Amino acid sequence: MSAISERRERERARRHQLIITAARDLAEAEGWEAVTTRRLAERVEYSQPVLYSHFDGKDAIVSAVALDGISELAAHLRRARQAAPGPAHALRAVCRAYLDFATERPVLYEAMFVLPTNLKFASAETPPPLRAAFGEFVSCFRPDNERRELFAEVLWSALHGIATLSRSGRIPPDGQEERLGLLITQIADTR
Amino acid sequence: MSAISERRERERARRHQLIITAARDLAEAEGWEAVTTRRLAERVEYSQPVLYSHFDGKDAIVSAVALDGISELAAHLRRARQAAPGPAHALRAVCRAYLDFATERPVLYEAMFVLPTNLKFASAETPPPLRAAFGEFVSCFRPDNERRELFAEVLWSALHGIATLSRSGRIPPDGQEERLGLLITQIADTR
DNA sequence: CAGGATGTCTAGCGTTGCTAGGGTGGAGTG
DNA sequence: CACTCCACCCTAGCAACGCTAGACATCCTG
Repeated sequence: MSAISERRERERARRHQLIITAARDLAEAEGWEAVTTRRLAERVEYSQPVLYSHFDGKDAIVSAVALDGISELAAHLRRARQAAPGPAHALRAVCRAYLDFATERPVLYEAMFVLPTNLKFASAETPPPLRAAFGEFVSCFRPDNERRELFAEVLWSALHGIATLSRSGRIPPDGQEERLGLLITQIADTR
Repeated sequence: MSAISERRERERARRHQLIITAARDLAEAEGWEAVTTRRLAERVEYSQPVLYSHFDGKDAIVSAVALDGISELAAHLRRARQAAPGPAHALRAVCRAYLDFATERPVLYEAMFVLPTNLKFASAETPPPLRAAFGEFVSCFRPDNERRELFAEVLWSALHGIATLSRSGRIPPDGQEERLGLLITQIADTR
């Protein structure tokens, strides 16, 4: 492997990331339906086929954006949990952080948890960021709770439902705080 | 209004419903991405523009299917609730019925609560079937519970999250029974 | 029976995701 | 230094998409 091919590999990796961030920027500016391979190619200043030399197709690009987003979410939840004054408050802090994330980055959230992606959840080859994010929910529950994972699944499901139903206007956009409060009180004591 | 124009109106209404059921059948057989205006037109044995004389566009057709589905869901939930041996058991019965519906008719469920539609939820002009379906959740809670609607929103959100996350493989497909059990126990006593 | 309205179809526009095939320029070799 | 070759990228195009304009036929009305 000569220095030249190494340089090319670096440039290629650079362009790979450029495509991902361009897709994300475009989606956050105009929504995922505006992210077409043509517009994306124009943004990165290459022709369409270049995209296909990096990704298997549009879904793979969305998946890459989603994975980045999940990493950010995991870090976001982690910060919230660690900033909480104690384990009892961590549950609420993490839940609020989750809903805030979904509200402030709705398009990113959509890629992560609504659109079809290639990401393998809950399996042997689940990428670390996914594990980390889910792990933050698990960490909200007592270590001696033998059903922590189950609690985490249901908690996550409830938050996801609240986020998506309010985002799509199927439940009123306001009232999130009350829903969060109710959810917490129903779970907190049996944490 | 002559008898002739009445007959035409009947035929037109008949064809209207034919389009809706054809769209639903096609979607349930091959998924919503297979429901194209061309294939749909072929199924109903009319040309594409005919679809547009009945509906404003593809979204409107999906919305019509969704509305039918919500009517069926409301009836399904209602039957489950009334068949329960008492109000205390109604909660579990309705929740199980909801998850069963989502599992057995995933494509219909997708149109109802995932895909973008024209349906107005939670507003003044909300269609009766939507109110009826949501009302079934409200009816699971004690009449003297002043926050019944809030409870219903959170319960629905949790069920919706469980249904969609498991459907898309983001939580394991099995374990639904345990999730349902946990959800019920967290809510039942403060019903 | 002519005239008009109603209804439906053919044809086509602009856009989509994706790909085949040609051309160019730099890397390696004699 | 010249030549070959290969890796890279672009132009051009395919089939399919949602949707629509305009021509054609069919039926009711005066």
